[in-house]
Amino acid sequence: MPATPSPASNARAAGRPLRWERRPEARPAELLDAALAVFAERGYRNARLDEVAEAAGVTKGTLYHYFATKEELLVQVLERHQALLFDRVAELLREPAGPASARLRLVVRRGFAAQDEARARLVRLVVQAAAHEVPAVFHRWLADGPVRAWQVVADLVREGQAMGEFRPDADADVAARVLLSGLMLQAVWRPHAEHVPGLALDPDRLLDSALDLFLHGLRPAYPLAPAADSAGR
Amino acid sequence: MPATPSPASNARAAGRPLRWERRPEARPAELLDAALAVFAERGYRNARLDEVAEAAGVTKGTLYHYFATKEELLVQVLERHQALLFDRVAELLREPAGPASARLRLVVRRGFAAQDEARARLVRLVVQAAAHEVPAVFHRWLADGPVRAWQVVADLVREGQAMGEFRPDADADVAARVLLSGLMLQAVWRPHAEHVPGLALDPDRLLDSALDLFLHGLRPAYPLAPAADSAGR
Amino acid sequence: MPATPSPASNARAAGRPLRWERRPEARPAELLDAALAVFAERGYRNARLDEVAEAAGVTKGTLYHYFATKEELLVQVLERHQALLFDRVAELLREPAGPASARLRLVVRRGFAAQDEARARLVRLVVQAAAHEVPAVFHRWLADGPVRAWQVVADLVREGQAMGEFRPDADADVAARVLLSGLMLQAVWRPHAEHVPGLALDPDRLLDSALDLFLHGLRPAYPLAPAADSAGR
Amino acid sequence: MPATPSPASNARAAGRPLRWERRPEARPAELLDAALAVFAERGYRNARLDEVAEAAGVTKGTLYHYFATKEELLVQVLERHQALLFDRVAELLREPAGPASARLRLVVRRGFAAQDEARARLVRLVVQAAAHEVPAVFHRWLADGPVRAWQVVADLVREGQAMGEFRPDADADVAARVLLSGLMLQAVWRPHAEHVPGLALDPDRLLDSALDLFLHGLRPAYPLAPAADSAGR
DNA sequence: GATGAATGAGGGTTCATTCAT
DNA sequence: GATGAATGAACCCTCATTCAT
Repeated sequence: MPATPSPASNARAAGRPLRWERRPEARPAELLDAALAVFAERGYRNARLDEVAEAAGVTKGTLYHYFATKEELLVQVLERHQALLFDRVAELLREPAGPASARLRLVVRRGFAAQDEARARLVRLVVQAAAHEVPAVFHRWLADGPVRAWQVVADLVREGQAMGEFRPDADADVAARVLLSGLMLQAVWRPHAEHVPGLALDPDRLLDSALDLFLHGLRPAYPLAPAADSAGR
Repeated sequence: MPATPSPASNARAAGRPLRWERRPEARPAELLDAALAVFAERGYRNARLDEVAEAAGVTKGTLYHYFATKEELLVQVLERHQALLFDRVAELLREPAGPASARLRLVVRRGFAAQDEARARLVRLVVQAAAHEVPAVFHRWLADGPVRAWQVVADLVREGQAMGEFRPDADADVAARVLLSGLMLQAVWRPHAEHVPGLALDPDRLLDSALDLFLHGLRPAYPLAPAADSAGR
Repeated sequence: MPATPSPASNARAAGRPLRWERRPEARPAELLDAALAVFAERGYRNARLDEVAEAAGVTKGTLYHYFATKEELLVQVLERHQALLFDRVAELLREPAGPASARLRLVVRRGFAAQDEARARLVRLVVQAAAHEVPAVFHRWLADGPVRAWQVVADLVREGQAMGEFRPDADADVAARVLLSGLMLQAVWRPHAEHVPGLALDPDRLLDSALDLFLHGLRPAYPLAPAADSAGR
Repeated sequence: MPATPSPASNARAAGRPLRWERRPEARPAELLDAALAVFAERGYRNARLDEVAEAAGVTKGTLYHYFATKEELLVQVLERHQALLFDRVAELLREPAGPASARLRLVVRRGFAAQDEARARLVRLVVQAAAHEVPAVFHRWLADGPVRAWQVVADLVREGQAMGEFRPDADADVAARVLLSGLMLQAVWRPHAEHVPGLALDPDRLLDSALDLFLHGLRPAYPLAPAADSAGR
């Protein structure tokens, strides 16, 4: 088995699906998923590579076939999900324009809030560990992630201001930051709801009410048209 | 940081060699301050007790006079600042009532935002480490800190709603959470501004604009009286 | 002590450098032997795990592959030799019956006294360390080892008494205890003979004379038959 | 109090008894008693000086007024009781001669077996710790204690042999060793009786029966005179 | 490729010892 | 003399990393 050239890579090149093999091409992704789960659950420093390996159904040595160090594993875990986010956001923004408020709802709801479990874990991991473990990656994550997200939202706000939909004296940047940061920290702390009385909150209500408040906050003091709907839900 | 000249430094200045100086009363607080600084700077797990000791000007063994374990040191660091916050908030709320918006500004600005460096470090430490290192303490911190803070603010919102100052359909709880969580996460990330383009933001502007947006969001859709000023800045 | 040339030494002889050799089957026993030697030589508390590891030709970390803690290592050292003793004794008792005196000689001589070096080390270790380090194990050792041994010997004495071979008023239990305890403590102290004038004593003489005295002590005051041989030396 | 010259030493020099002072002249002995108790209870290495100090009702620093090191403390604990034993034995032997068997009983019973609690602790401490902690002291203890004791007893046996009271072919040295070693190890293990089924044994029975067996073992095979009483109890 | 035994540096913890008060 | 805060060397234990199989 070790002597023959990898049939898997051949098959991959030929585009043939393989049943008879453990899909080695999927291994790195599986390892990253396992690592994300363990890192998020136990904390990066508390997580042992044995635990990651066990969660992935392999042994520790196998991890070193794919990742040079524990830190490299963390880096790739972080990068694995980073790209996905903004691909989707950019796509959302490509859609035909409507009222800024509608596009805001769409972007925030679908782009940032509709997180699968993997995304939620990633955010928790980054917020709670990355700053001290991989500061360079953390800084890049901040710049490519939250900062860009804030800018996207802030740009939408400014667009709405230009259109007269939002009051022109609102601070678009701060508004975007506080909204998205607030939602993010709430998401980070959500798993602790069962141990912290008063913490539990329905995620949909959080998102809806937060957007509602946000859009009300941007509404012109005395709207020219009775476009009350633009801020309501 | 110790402003008063210590007897030891006098002795040292006088040429007497000293292995150590005896300051049993001040020591625990000094050690906690040093621990907070090091933990916040390096992360709890990355911080070595040697570093903490060195930052406090003592040796590692001395730490064990006052704290049984590294974890106990963390616990006491967290508890040291926990109490302070709400004493101040409770005091603020005791002041004569005014418009809900004014009291909101006061509480948020003076109670939660006006953080000295020690408080900021503590928040960073808690957010980034406590959940995985001392979950029980973390849960208590959440319950006694943020959750109570949200409730205080939400109660003020409801008070304003009852008085007709705020629109009755706003979600007071969500509003409080998102505002305070957003401000908190922004504070946690502030030190990284020099490494992350687009992250820097004047704290005063953040606070002012966030409050402005928040109060605008709570304003009645069509205020009966032209009380525009209540939400203005 | 490993008589068979190991694959590693072959490799080393062949010029291949080896950081370590893989011998998963033999390792635990080797480590226990090394631990017994070091513990007996230096005392459990004085023995450093580095010393044990060095004696076993491995590094400290390897010990932790097989034993969770230093104490667990001690426990397993003690248990390793515990079983052997009584298997042999039970076997000896299965042999065809003869005079009780003959069986006593056989059991004491072959069962308890004929100790290899490992057994002698173990006894020294138990007597000098176990009581304070692992009291529970020590108590079990006492119950499963010495106490059972005394009972075996006492039963043989009672058997001889029933047969009229020994005087019926002798205290079988005390006799067994004093004989075996005395031999044991002499064995524990034997290694110090070179530093303590007057301590040296030939082990065979010790055993022979002790048995002789013991059997004389059990002899009936005025044997009915001139069965002098039954208690002869 | 610290400035005035010690009234206690004055008083001591004057032979006056003192009630009004903590009898500093008794301190070292008190400390040694406390150390013996703690060392015997916890084991020398497991015992912390804090524990010894607490047991003595002083603080750790005080121990260092009287004893340079922990080891020195152990040494003096061992030496404190060493002298007492043989003073008493020598005294016993000075008494008018009687049958060797009677003198043997007396010496063994009063000299070695009638141990107060302090003596029993000391034996446990020596047997279980001294060999590894202070080998030189241990060797001296062996030479001055057990070895001399065996010789005293063996000499009595030889005396009895010379008088025709004991059979001449008995091995006096071995007899003495096994008897005294056996009694000693039984004494060392006695405190564990409550945790080890089958270990409990009345000390008086142990001593009486052991002496009985011992003297029976020395009895001539066919005593010329019906001196049966010499071996009876 | 996969395994897991072996490594060894790192760091938390203990505690005998020192010494200013 | 007595105290106990402070020291620092020693040592157990962890776990990321290596590498023979």
